[in-house]
Amino acid sequence: MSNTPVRVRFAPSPTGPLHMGGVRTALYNYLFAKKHNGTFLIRIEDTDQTRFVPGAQDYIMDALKWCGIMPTEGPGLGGDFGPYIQSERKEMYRPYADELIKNEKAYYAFDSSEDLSQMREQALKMGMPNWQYNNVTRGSMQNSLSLPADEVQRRLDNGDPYVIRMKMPRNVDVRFEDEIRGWVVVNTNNVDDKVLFKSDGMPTYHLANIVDDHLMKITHVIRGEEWLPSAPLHVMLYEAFGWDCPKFAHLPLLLKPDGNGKLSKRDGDRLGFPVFPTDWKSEDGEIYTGYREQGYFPEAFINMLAFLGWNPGTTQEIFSLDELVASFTLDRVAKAGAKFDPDKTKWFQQQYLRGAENALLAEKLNIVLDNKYSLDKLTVVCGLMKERATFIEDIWTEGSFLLERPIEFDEQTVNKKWKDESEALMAEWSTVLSSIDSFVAENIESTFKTFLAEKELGIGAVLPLFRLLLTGKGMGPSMFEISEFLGKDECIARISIGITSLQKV
RNA sequence: GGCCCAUUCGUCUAACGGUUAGGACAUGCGGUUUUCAUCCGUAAAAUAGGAGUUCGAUUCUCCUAUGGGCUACCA
Repeated sequence: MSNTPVRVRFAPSPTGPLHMGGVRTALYNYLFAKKHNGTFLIRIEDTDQTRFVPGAQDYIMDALKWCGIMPTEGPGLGGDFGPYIQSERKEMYRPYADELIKNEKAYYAFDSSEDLSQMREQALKMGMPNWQYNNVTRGSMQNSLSLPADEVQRRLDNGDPYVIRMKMPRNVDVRFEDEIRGWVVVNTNNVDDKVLFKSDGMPTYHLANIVDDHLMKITHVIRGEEWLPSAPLHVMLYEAFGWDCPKFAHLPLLLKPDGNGKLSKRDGDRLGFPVFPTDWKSEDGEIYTGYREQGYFPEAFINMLAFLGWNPGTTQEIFSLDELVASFTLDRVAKAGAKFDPDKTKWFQQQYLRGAENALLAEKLNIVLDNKYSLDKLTVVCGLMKERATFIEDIWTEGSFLLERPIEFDEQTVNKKWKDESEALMAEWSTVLSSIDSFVAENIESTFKTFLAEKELGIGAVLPLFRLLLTGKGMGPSMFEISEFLGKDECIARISIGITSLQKV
């Protein structure tokens, strides 16, 4: 086993947008594959054609691409094990189902869905809330185990609809070692005769997933905890086919930030954070916002996701994708579900914004601003503003004054600081400013200090006024750096314009 | 209801039988800053409960409680 190349798969069904829990599953698969120089592939599980949602597959691929965790095999990507969409593999599954029937591991069942729901209803009335199609009940149902052989043949020849069910043995302990949870044991008495092949000619998830994982030479099945209960069935199927079983790792769930339960798309609307990696427009026109559109960097999103259920065992929290690959191991994945924390997510984003090169931020900002300003200027703006921003947009909403003259002046600051004598003081300061030869922050600052000393005033009595006139705000970055960036002429102009504006108030 | 899985500060988690139970986010309070943010310091904050095993249990076992998942011809 140690010599066989690692191959893992992410197997979403195209029933809608991929939510962040799914992205995390994909991420862990990606990290595990890269860590072991293996292959990460994607397989679309669309065996339930009634739940197909147009656009979902494209959404999934696009989202993974944005996250930077693209598989190397999959639909549209090529690979030696295709096709990678189960509906396109439809013809491959039937022979495997037949094989199980021949080996008496499975059987035909003719009961209709209506028969079954009636059966369950009846059982419920008799105080049995979990009726199952299994070892003890199948004898009284319509199937190739209970019906005479000629009757079975007659029905098959007649084209009666049927499904193929797994013949679960009685009272067998199925055990497997989960990479995260250790040994898991389930008795077959608690597993029903699952449908493997549906009457519409498609396999169910259970059959398709085993056949495909085998054919695609999957070595590790890393998936959500919701699959844990059906893992024993899957183990039984591998045994029934006589195939090697891949290793299993069942990931803890992502929970709502408040209360309990699985994180759902509704929680995002309710609590005001994205649940999806990118925007999704549902068929009825409803829009679910994504992390991308909210302004999160994919690196921050991925970093946050990686830490929801995994940690490196050190105090390092900021990890590039490559660093995650190097550090990731399944044995450091937690067992218990993790409540999603929107605050921590913002913190990760803040860290990445702060750590980014100014020029890079400027490029992103430039796109938002439609190339309206020069990249050089935007680079300085980003450098000045990024310490107090979380998203690129914040840089602009807080720092647009650097490129646009202020139209409004912060009311609170005006009320608090703008006094009768302020106008004269600022006019005087303006004159002093105009006398500075080399208009750089350092000189402006020393000139300012001299000015204060001459006027016998404190910083707090002068600088806020200067800031107000130049930026319209009561807070922000260093005034001396701002002044240098604006340039002498602009500073003097703004002081003059500002004074005029405040006179009217 | 049945089966399975889980349970350390409010949240994410560390501590693979011996620690003053550690870190991060959020929160409170200080310091730095013209201001805001940053940054620095600091405080408060947890082993669900009960039995065992052991010289010693957060750690191992069992029971209870709580939470979650599954219980479809869905994935």
